[in-house]
Amino acid sequence: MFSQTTFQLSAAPSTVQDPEVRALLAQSQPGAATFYPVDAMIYAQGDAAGLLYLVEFGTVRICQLTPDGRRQITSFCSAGDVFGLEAGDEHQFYAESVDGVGVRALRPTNDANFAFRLLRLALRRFARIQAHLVLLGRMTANEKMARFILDLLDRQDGDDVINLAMQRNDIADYLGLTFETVSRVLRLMKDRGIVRLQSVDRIEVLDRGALADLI
Amino acid sequence: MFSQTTFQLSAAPSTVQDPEVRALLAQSQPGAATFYPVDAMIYAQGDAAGLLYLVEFGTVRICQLTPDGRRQITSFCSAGDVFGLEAGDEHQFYAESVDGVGVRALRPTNDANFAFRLLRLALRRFARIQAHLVLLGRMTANEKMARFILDLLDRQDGDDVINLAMQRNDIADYLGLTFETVSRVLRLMKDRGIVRLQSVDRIEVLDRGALADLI
DNA sequence: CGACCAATTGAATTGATTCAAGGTCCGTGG
DNA sequence: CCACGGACCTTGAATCAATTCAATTGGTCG
Repeated sequence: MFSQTTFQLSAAPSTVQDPEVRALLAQSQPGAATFYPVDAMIYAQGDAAGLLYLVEFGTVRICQLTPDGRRQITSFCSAGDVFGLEAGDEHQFYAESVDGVGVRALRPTNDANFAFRLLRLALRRFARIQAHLVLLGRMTANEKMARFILDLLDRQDGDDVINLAMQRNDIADYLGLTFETVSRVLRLMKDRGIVRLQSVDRIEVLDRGALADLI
Repeated sequence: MFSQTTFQLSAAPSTVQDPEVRALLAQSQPGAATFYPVDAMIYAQGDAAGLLYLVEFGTVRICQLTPDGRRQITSFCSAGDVFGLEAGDEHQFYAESVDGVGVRALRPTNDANFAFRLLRLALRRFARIQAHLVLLGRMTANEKMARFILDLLDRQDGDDVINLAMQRNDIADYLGLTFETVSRVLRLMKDRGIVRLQSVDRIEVLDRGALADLI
């Protein structure tokens, strides 16, 4: 339903650092990149699965809903991440763009080598998801937010300023909280001098150690 | 440290129904089965990874700890399940026997076909874990227990009586609750006539519909 | 400027936990 | 065979972390 708002980008080769993903890219038949504006559906629950998607820029959220509409975001994917891998031939989750997102579809080949690479990819993703189980099941709101911010810091190198692509609601649905709680925890961190909120979507981390101590 | 308490079982071929796992078994070099008594360590966090393990009988728990000792059980594996697949060359999680467990180690071959099968296996496991994220992040205690019991029912066919291999504490650490809460929810279900607690480890499900309605 | 959506903040509520006291079950040893 | 001890489970009461509800503020765009 959102597809009319998407359009093709140039098919220029992307610049991916991750050697694992580079190899994957080389062995698949990458299509042209597609642009999705804010909050566009990339694939829905029940859609035919099979394609892989490489994020060129922007952030994608992978979500799941309970019957009564509560949402759990299982992961955020940003530049260089690959998503869309699923067990069956139907997507059990749905993927949406958080901000403006460039995505390149990859068609898996039957190359035997390819399965190895996919397996590696799946296992890495697996490990991340599994770590998220501990966060959801056994961490407090403060710990969840601290972990979230530290993870964002790890993804980008060097800089201590985080540009949040997602809004409070998304963070809440990722961490198993409400958006009010997310807001309150950020305030607590601000009050303790751990972060500075440059703007609503810019967090400057002043004290990584204190963040780590929250966990 | 528990290895002295384990011993080899006969190397008789196991009877696995799942065709996926059967194929995997056929293509690997299955070792002899090993028996682990209650609460034995199968592998620890940091142990060298690489082997796969097929559960012959009994129940295994896959766990992770927070630095301060809170535990999250990421999954229970019972007869026919394969576990031990990991991203790196070190186990990031640890596996223990819940009750008396028979486990057969599989050594993955370099067969190209094997990667496909492993991939399938990883993706199925992936889907299950991802469903667990919703449970941990967005469900109430009642919903969590209802889901847990329904899942146990699905695994066994026909019978409405569940034999719990694990104790309250394990269930709690799997569902992100305390063991007291697990106990209280069971009582609530009993009071509503949804289940009958034949004994501490035998739950008779009287009303599946009511269970489903709790979710 | 006004409208709208997101974010913040406060107050009241609640679901689950923590703490504490019993109860049940089971294996062991007198 | 029964009493005892210990581990697990249940139950109650008090507490608390997070949510819900409600109001306000802030930011953005036409």
